[in-house]
Amino acid sequence: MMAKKPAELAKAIRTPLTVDDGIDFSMIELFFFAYRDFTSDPDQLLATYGFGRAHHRVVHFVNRIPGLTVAELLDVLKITKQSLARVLKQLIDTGYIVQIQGLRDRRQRELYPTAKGRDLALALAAPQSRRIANALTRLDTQDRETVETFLKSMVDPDLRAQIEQLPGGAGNVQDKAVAEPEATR
Amino acid sequence: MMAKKPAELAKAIRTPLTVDDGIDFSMIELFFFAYRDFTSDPDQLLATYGFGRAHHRVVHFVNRIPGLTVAELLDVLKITKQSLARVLKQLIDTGYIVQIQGLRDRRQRELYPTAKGRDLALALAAPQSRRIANALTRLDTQDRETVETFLKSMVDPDLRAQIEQLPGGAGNVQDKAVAEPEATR
DNA sequence: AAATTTATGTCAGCCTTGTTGACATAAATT
DNA sequence: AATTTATGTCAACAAGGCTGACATAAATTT
Repeated sequence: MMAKKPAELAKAIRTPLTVDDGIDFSMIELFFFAYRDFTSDPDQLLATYGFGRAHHRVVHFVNRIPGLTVAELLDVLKITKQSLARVLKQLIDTGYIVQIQGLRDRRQRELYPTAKGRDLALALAAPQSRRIANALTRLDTQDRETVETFLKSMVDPDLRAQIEQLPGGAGNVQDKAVAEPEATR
Repeated sequence: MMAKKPAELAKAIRTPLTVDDGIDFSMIELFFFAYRDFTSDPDQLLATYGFGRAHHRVVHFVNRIPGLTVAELLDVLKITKQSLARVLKQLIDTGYIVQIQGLRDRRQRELYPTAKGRDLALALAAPQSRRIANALTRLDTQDRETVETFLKSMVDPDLRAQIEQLPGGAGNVQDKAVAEPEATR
């Protein structure tokens, strides 16, 4: 196993990559570890329900945008309908989400949370919100805006539109104008 | 298939969850979308190599901590050795990483990048670093510290130790002092 | 009215990346 | 000499992505 033909050994580099290589490793790693722990609380809770992260995302957005259609949800999540179908079916079968046939277009299925689904969404979001609030206590009030601006700038410009439409959301960082009221019927 | 029994419909909730429910949805969603796009650049690049995110993480940390052992890498990544084995074997077979038998303990396998592995790590990190730099241009210089403090506070306290050990990394946040550039040692 | 497109659902199979359990080997430690 | 440790490996399984193909109902176009 060990026997390596010395001939085929590529030379090992023994010096670490650092910020001197022109890369902001410090921030890259902070972002990686921060997100990993950010997802760990809901992950643990989900496991007790027999659900995974995919279920979390669906429950989250259906609660944030009740009545969105399957196609709209696919667009937010950027996954295929076959992928969505599996978790969505489970959530419907177990009573967390209901589908209602669209009024203006009866082909569409509008997705709504049930009371059970609402409770789950809140339970999943609570520890994440707590973690964020705790991290913000170390900062000045105006620093919250700094963090928001940073995170928002990390998002691809063309995808920022989606975020702005979310209710009571982070709205616009640069111009404080409000998003136009979606006729959520 | 389509036929819905009205009787079995749990009641649909039509109002969205908002910040009024006591949850910081704005930040939760910003963090979600920011991280999603943060990983999208390297993901695309990895696909051209036939690699995935798992390979990225291994290449990253082997380049940041050359000579770390398999056990140490497992501890950083928090995965099982069987999971690691698959991707590590591929990276070794394709010449991105080499193993060298430990000197003080010959059971250990120290992991090092090759020149090829170093190049890959840099290529993967470059777009992420660029994205971060771009996001930071919207902020004052001192705001960088705000963002660092925030991200670091998002990490579980007991896991923060790992971060501090990384070379040229984000030093200590709590003792705000700090981070004196490079005069150290 | 007929043909086509759209929104959704579903079947089948594949891939990556995580998991557990069991077992093997070499080297270090007791 | 016996045990423990670091690593590797085989086998099986699961979640959650993916693609391709096909079905149905409803809307839209011709």
